[in-house]
Amino acid sequence: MDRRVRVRFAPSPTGPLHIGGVRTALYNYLYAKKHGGDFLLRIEDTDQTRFVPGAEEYIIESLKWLGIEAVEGIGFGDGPHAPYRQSERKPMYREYVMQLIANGMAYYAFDTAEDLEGMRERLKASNVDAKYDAITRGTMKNSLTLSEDEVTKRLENGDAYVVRFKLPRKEEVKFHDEIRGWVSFNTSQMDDKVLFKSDGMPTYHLANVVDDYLMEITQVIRGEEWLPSAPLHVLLYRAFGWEDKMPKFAHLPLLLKPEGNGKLSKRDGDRLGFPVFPMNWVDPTTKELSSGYREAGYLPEAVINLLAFLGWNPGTSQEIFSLEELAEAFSLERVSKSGAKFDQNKAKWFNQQYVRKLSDEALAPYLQSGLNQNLPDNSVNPATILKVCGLVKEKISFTKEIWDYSSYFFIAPSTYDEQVVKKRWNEKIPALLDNLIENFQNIDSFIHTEIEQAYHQALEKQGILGKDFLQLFRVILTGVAGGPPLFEIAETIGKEETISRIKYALTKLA
RNA sequence: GGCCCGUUCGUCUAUCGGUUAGGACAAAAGAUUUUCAUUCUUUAAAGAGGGGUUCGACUCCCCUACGGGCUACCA
Repeated sequence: MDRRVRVRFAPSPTGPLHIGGVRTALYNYLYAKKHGGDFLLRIEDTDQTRFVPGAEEYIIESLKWLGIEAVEGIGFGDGPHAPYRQSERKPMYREYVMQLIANGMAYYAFDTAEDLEGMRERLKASNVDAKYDAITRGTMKNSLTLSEDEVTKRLENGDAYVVRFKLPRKEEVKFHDEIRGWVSFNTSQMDDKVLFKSDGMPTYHLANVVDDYLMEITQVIRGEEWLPSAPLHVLLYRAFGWEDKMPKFAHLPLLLKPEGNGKLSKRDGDRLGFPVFPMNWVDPTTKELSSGYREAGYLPEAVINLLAFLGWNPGTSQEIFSLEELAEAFSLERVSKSGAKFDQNKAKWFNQQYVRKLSDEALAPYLQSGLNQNLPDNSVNPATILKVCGLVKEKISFTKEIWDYSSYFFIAPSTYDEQVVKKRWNEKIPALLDNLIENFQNIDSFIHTEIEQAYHQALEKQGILGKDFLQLFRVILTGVAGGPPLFEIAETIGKEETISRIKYALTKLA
């Protein structure tokens, strides 16, 4: 039982990676790191009809953006068990199904879609559970009911067939889930699942078991939606005689939508105003855009942190964790059983924590991009950009907000906060502004301490209290009522600009 | 419908039989800050219901209710 820990994240490329999937990937990654094991990425593309171009690339890019790096697998360099795309592993699955058929654990089934529908309707009419199972299989067209000759003939003819798993009629299947404890199912409630489809591809159930075995996976950590099919997988390991190599199972609680209940789904995000995808995604056919955390101004570290806490906690009061710290602290034991609702406020708070930790240099590119979008021909001094970043940093929660909170550093206001103007402007103000202009002209080194001094001198001379004017002054310089320390703003925009803004206000408001 | 899983403040959660049921986000109030934002202090806020087991249950068992997942030749 001291096999090297190997876990995998195995999404299917049917669209953008959902944030719940990202969390599953994260927990797998953390588990591997914690135990000095391997985390691999396997692409489960056995359903060719659901293939979506770009989805695989999206998955890889998302994981890379977040720092959830695999050691083997698609997009991360092949390892000893290549290929890691199930469509490329197609030939080997047939071998394993044949083994099952030879052992009498599986059988050919030739039923058409109409046959199946007929069976289901018949059973439903008599109020019985409609499923292909130990009882109904005797009435269907399969290698259990047809003669050997007939089966051979059909196979040679190239008739369409699937291979179904022959479930024991009534058997309790118990397994230990690392999160939920002992879970048991009875095969009488299950059906003879298709293992091998008529297009020659395996179903998820077969592929997942075969690959996990071949890739020496030791822990299967996946979403709760897989819990009902886990007993089938257990039975498959037994049927193959791989029980001693069977991985442990851990079924993660679901991510729920913030209001009401139910699984968080694609539509929820843009409706509720927060992303459910790591990055923007444009549907290749409908061109519909689904927004992502990256473009919404979230930092990858924050997304990791907030996702980690949706369904897990360290048992201490520490909340801010780097990926490395998470890997150190993580354990399946501390994963909760019940679903977690996504909390937008908490997500915002997490991001804010990380934005504040950012250096001015790290924040600068975000401001620069806002600058490029709004002032295409700008050539703002890098030192100024850094200075603005430093001043505005604690005001914002998302990187993309930085432009909105700092545009006035680069664009003089043309309108003013009306409430402040209405409350604070009076006939004494123009004289004060003239006085300010005069005082500012005389400052040699235009730094905030000097500016403040000159400011107070003017106020004193005009007999106006600082309290009554400062916010108006802020509005005159920036147009808005809130922001970083005002005299530092003046310093940053410089003497000429400061004076010019005062003059403009004089013409506009007097 | 059937099967399975779940249920502690609005939200994420702590508690692994004995606690004034703790923390965080959000909310409210106050203080600081020229403003906004910070920061600090404080307040309000929870064991779904009913039975057991036990000297003692949020914690263990059963039932009910509610929520969720699954029920395809999808993953």
